[in-house]
Amino acid sequence: MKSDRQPPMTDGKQRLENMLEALKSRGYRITPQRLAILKILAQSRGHPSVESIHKEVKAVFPTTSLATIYKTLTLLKELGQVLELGFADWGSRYDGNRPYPHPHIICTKCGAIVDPESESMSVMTQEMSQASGFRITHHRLDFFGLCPQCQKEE
Amino acid sequence: MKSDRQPPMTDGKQRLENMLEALKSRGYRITPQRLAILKILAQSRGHPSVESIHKEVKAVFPTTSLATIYKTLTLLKELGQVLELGFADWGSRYDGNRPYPHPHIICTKCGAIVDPESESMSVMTQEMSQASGFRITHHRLDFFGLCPQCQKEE
DNA sequence: TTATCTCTGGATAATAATTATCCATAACAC
DNA sequence: GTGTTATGGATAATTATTATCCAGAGATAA
Repeated sequence: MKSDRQPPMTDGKQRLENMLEALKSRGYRITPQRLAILKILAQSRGHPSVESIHKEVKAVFPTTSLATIYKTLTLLKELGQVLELGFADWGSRYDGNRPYPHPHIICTKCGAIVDPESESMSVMTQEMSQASGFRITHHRLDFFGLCPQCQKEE
Repeated sequence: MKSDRQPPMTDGKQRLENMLEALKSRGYRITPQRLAILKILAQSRGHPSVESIHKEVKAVFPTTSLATIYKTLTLLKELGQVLELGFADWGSRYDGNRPYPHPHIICTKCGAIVDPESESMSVMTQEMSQASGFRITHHRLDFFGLCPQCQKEE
């Protein structure tokens, strides 16, 4: 598990503004550490782990604690500004670009995570809701396999 | 999180036979503890947790260790005889009736998990594979919301 | 600018699900 | 039955995440 490769991208600058606004408007302080974390989340086209965020932030603020990363991520989750991809076996990965449910494709060899385009989920959600009687609030869709790079290296 | 409710059902007896055969044919021993676990998995229309399986088995073999449950589940996973639904926050749940990828609907209040009917995933998998270049091996699709029962109790 | 008050960061301990270890014993082939 | 070896049980270890505690930074108003 090393790197992420990713195709398009939403506007990272805009996302940073949104995140900052979400914090400010609710009275949360914009500290240097938080700002650093927000930037990483807003810019990254990959889906960083807690560890990788921590490493990046420490490059600028060497005393930064892991707890600070967790606290900020928890806060952003509550504000709906980041999507958490929790895995039972490896640690969680985070998506700050598209903080709403959407499909992911995950390479089981290198850990790369990419966001494919898709519109069919809303239709499917409708069907599921009708068939089951559940009031569906969100979903999670992951595809697993080998990315093109790892296929070559086989 | 208390109970599971479930509609149809595959043939539990047949599933038990399949599981037993999978173990025997590869030289694994059929111990009383294993048999008890297999029966629970094959019959349960819900999606039992490690704890609930442990509790059930202990009713018959009081000295059964949690480790035994984990070992057997790991073995069955390797043999493709059980589907593990791992969650990052709560513990894992297991599906012994349909040990292949399929959608689940999960009640975020009571923890019930049901299996809706669905055929559309194979088509979607095709699309994903073509769009991303990944060689997709499996997937995971969860819908979250409130089950009919928990909606009433709101 | 300074005083005040509260939020936040850092260090560390605690938690909880799962996995690893070790050895006596039960399962199965012969 | 007997011998070989996988398995079960008890328990320690692991690992990601959360909780705790307090000094100090950030905001606010005078």
